[in-house]
Amino acid sequence: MSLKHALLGFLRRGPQTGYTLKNEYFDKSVAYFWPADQTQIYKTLDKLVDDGLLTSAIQIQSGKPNRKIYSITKNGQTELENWLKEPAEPAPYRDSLLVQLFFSENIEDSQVIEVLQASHAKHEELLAELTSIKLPAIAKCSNKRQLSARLTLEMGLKKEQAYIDWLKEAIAAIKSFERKAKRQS
Amino acid sequence: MSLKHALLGFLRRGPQTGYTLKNEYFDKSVAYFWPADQTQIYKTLDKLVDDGLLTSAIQIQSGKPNRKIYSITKNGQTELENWLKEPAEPAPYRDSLLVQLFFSENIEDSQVIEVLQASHAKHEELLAELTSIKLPAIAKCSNKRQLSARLTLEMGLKKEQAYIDWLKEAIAAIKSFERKAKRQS
DNA sequence: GAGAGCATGTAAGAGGTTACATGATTCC
DNA sequence: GGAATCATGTAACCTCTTACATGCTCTC
Repeated sequence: MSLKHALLGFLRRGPQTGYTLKNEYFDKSVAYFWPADQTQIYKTLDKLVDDGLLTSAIQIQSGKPNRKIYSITKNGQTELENWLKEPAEPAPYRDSLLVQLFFSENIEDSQVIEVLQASHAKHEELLAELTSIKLPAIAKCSNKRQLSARLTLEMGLKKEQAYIDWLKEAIAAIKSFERKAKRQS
Repeated sequence: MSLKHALLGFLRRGPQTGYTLKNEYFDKSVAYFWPADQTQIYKTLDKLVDDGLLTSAIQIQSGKPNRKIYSITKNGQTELENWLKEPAEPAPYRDSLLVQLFFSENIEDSQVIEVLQASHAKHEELLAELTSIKLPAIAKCSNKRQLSARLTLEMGLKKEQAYIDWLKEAIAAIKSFERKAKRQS
């Protein structure tokens, strides 16, 4: 379970609340390769406390809701370190767009292309978002934290670029097949 | 839910049993972009019957267990067609290897590299599997079913290749960072 | 005699999503 | 006056995985 370990990973850097973990940490960095929603983060934090990997303390605030601050325990740190060294299976890949394309034989070409183009637009947006993230280039990273952040971002860029390239190719292939079919009819 | 629609998609081509759907159809084609295990396929087929999108009939066999043959209904066909035309959100991406890399700052380089190399080996295997699938090239496809199968396979190849390229880059970057750090100490 | 293939199923649980609730403060 | 921010939580649900069970036949 990676959510668990991502939480341990962030808390290894210092105590923090669920709210901040979600809005500042997850959504602004790992969300690209491990999105997590609020409910699940809170639930998992509770579980980690139950398991003795975290402790929590309440910080009273006036005017604002109280905060619940989580800290990693010794056990939490060993658990994290062990997990980080474990070779894992490749991530299962699930992409409904490919399912749609795979079974599209009875759908009109124009409609298939519309679906692909909608996806193209969304992936361009994603790519733009990732491109706007400013991190030092690989060769300019001055510590390991920076380097690994850069490398994961690099994967994001590569993946989106490959996806977009493929979408263009697919759209072109369908159009060209359509033209070929028309000539023959 | 794509599993549901993948099942409808296959059954749209003709009646079939859960067993065959799993072993011949899923595992040999869509598994790459929509893996599904046996239990879930059976459960989903049941649900589709409940919802009136499929019907089932039992075929008695001697010597072998009886088979339950599912057929798509009119409602099932419309449901499938509508779904195929619906633009969808980009697939959420979850990759625990990136989580591991992202939080690896306190792990020794050699161990991080081991994890990456293990992943590299697995992805080479995956790529080899996909490469062994024989399908006509894009320009040689003679019908839409072939073309869409080819295009989804093309995505698989592209994705695995990009992943492998990235892994090599990441490994090289970590090694080079390590050398730089040593020179400075 | 062991194991693979055929074929369907139950039960339990992990992981993730959706919808909703609370209540003060700050900003337009 | 309405929306956004801060901050935590409950309940119900969907999807997917793991472990296990049955029982006959065919092949090595």
